[in-house]
Amino acid sequence: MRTDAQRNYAQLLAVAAEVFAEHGTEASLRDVARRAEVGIGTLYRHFPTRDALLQALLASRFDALAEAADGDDLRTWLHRVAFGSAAYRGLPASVLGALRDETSELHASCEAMRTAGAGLLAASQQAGQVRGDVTIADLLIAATSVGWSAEQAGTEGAERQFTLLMDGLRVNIG
Amino acid sequence: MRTDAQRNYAQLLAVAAEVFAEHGTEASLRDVARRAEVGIGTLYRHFPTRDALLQALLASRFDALAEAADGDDLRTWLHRVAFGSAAYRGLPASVLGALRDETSELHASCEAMRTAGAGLLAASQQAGQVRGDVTIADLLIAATSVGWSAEQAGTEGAERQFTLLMDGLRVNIG
DNA sequence: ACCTGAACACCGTTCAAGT
DNA sequence: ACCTGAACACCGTTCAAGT
Repeated sequence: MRTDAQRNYAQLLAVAAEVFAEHGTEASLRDVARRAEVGIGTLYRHFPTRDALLQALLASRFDALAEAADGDDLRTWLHRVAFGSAAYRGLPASVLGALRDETSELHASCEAMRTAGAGLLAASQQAGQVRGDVTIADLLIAATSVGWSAEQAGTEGAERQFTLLMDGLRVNIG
Repeated sequence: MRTDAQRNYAQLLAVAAEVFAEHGTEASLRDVARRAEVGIGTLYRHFPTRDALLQALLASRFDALAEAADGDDLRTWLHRVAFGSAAYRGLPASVLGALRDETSELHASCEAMRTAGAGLLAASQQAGQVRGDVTIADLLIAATSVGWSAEQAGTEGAERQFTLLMDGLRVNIG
């Protein structure tokens, strides 16, 4: 990659993170290009779709979560997933989307994170702390849901929802 | 209201329900006006904002939920709230928004539905079936969250999340 | 190789002109 | 009273022209 292209790529990514934080994942891409001081065509050359841009931003997030699993307990890790996914308005939907889309370029990062979480879950289940019929998919849906609530209803409500979720995982039914 | 105005109002509402069902709550309002065979200015005259249109659609929904509480048990009613709010993409956010916005013209309908739900909750708590520290606000956040999951991850995952939620309500901790 | 911006087809919203 | 659509300022996306 040419050095100017490299600069533009990095700049676009940094600016996109800012703009999405301000206006959500539906923010104007033209605005991103403007603030990055780059022609709109350059944005499209590097990121052919809005999803491509979002995925580039999500990748590092997933990697960080995969790493964090080594050291967190299940509750701490799920909390990270939930409230981390609420970084931009609309992000929880993208996170869940990436988890479900197997054709995504992100799928490797997704899988790493998912298996890391599955490890924490299995340990908690073996220790008898979490009901046995819950899957990692269940937990990721529940956690991103809490992220959505944080966006919509504020942190307090979402924290209560998270606590309710964690308490609920302890029942032994299934 | 003039009879042509009345016709237009009703037509716009009916078409909006269709278009939102197809394309979500962010669907093109111009498209709504076109399909309703009405000038775009007429749409804006009847519904000055997209939210006004959404609110008109939500009102009957809330009223129906308030009525349904008389006859449902808590689980059935919450299921209705959760999956009913997933009727259009983006609707769970509007439902939660309407519940939180006290200045909304919808607030009367909201309150009616909320108190109806609160009655079901209180009964379940007195019967010892639901933990005592859960509030109706908690349940409405949780239920609309499930609606969001249904949009994002499909019905199966959302149903599992709903079951997990209902099971979790039975723990006696608080 | 890469960058640029004009061009196209849309959109939300307003408001003068009509009946 | 109400309806209409042109007008404005935006947007996403593509692609010929430039370096």
